[in-house]
Amino acid sequence: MADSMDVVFEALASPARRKILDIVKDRPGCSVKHVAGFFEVSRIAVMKHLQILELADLIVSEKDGRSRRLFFNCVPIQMIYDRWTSEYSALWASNLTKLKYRIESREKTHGRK
Amino acid sequence: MADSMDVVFEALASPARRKILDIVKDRPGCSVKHVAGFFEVSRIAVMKHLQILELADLIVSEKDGRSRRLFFNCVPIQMIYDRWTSEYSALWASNLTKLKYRIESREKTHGRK
DNA sequence: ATAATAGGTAACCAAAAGGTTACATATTCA
DNA sequence: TGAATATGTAACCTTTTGGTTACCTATTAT
Repeated sequence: MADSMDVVFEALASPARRKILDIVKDRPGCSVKHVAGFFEVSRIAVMKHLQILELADLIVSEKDGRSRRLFFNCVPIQMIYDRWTSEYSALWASNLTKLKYRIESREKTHGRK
Repeated sequence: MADSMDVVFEALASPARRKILDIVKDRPGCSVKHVAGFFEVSRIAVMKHLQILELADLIVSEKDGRSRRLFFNCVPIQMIYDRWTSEYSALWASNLTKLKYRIESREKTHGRK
């Protein structure tokens, strides 16, 4: 269950890959070259990131002539969102509960100073 | 902006660290030893994970005698949630938009075949 | 006081991540 | 056809990550 999302978490862990997601989201159907244009590292490095993103299903692609069209897929993010919200939904009920939670926790523990 | 959350994304990338979050969430104020009890790796390895989680502010702790009390802090996750929801809020408006999005993207691109 | 307990630090090591260059393939354009 | 373009693959290298053992420090319990 959590294991099936490992690749998604890992994919999102890299700033470069998050940047790629933003780029592709911003221009659906763009090419690898277009994405690589935003980076100073080699096109190969960018392609490796794209492979990881495709493995996590955060990017889907299709060949179109000599280029490849890239599309952002938010479904895995939605799944993570659902995972966290179901596990931590009580905490997220309001913006205030996050503070309440810590206060209550510490009260229970007769913490010394 | 995205940079300030790098440590959080990186911290969440590890299944072991997500497991630690669940353990600590489940027993607020628990000790390092308690957490380590759930793992087969050494206590030192677990402590390194805890350090990363503390750096990301996902875990806060306080010394209590010879032991250390650990607390889960969901604020950084809330921040990520806000980041994604603000950036991708249009996609998350309903559970259906994620499909709609891909369809529209592909329509725009006169894809062959 | 001294044993046992809980945690912290240092030095080291293997595997994985992220990058490179070089080369190969397939498609379009002139 | 032949050159330019866009992507794909292979081999390799360096740094980071995640783990280990050994030892040190502080606190509690007998």
